[in-house]
Amino acid sequence: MLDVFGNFMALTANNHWRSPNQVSSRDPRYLQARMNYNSVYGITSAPLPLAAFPPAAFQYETPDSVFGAQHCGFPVSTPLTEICPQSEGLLQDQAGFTTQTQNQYSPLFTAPSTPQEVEHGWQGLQAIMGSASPPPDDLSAMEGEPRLEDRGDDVAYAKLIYQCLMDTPGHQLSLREIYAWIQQRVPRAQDPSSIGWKNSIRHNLSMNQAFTQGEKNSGDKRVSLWRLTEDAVKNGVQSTTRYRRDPKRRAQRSGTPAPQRQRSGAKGGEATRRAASRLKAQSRARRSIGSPHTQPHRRHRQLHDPYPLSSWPSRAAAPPAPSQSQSPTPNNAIAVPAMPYFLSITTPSAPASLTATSPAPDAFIPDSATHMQLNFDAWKAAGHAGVIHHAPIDYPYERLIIPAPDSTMASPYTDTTDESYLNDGSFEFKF
DNA sequence: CTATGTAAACAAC
DNA sequence: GTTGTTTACATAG
Ligand SMILES: [Mg+2]
Repeated sequence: MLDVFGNFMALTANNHWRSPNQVSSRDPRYLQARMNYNSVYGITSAPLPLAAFPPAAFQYETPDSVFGAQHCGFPVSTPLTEICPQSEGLLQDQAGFTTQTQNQYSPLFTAPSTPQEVEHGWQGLQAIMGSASPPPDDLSAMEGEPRLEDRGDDVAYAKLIYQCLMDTPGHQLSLREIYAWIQQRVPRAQDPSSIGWKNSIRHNLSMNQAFTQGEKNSGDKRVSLWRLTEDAVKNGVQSTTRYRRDPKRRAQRSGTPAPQRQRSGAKGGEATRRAASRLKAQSRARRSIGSPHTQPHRRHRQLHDPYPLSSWPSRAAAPPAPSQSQSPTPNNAIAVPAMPYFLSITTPSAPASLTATSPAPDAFIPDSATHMQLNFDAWKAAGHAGVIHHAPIDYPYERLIIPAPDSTMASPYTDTTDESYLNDGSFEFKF
């Protein structure tokens, strides 16, 4: 069995095909081809072994694709909910594909950890399978990117926000999604006793010019999305400090620090009020004139020299430093937006934004195996025939996670693309 | 001095 | 209560 690059895909001990090529659910080809891994990566029909299903090491989310489009695509002519009421959580997009993110099954949300990200998929696969096969050369010899310190700690919030937005199709996320993303990689954001970090996130979002608020989410939702400016997408993000008010008239060091503050009483009162009325006026103006936002007077410092991009992610997120370090992993559950996440289909071809529905339906699809079975039942009920063969394919992903030794997670996980073929190999889906 | 995090006031929803 | 804007303060370097 060959993938699109002509590389041989070996059958692993788990009855997974394993491609040596690194792919990503954010691969534009993948997105444009309607999540069809077969067509995108040239998986052609082949005699397939009927693999054990679900596989022992099943697919799980990588952090970077937590909010990405993980689809289970299946062409059905009859609404799934008519065939199977339990499939209520499934959405159908315009093409009649049922779509559902896999997040609801993800152990990331039940057995969270401070994940150690490894650079290449083969490492994770090795960890899972105990395989001793050496890594492919093309994977082990990556370009000498500026190794971004990926420990998550001591990375500025502005950079983290930048990263999570860059990792999202459309470069926009809701505040809660940003919270969740950062919470997964910043230890101090996982301490339940600390809530100030959210304040800091909002502070950075608001003050840093790289982050702006997009349109209100298609009217009905009050959730606004934060997005990267075009400039930020191209040139990276700059220090939030640069956008702070000109400190030239700052109170002198240890001169009269406390008294002044106590006297003034209100920290943001005056200016906040100004800003509020400014925004109100802006909104009014927008409604009446319909012109884009005109920047009111802003007295932030002049940005003469662009911040040295070297210390900020310029474009392509540098791969995480390969690390086998084993850091202790807290077992307490992290707070994330209520599951499940659904793909927003309000904008057909545009990058999907995810909105959390809460609470999750009671009888929601409990696991991916059930999900697959429901879809297959629907497929058969729609008049199709055939025997389904499951052929999980392990694609090396950009980042994989290996749980820390003391993690409650029973098994290590990787990001596996599970594809199922009908008997003629003409169809596949993934979830 | 800069960069950063954090606390907090305050408005708006 | 959450979201967003802004100022104030502390601290590391
Ligand atoms: Mg901003």
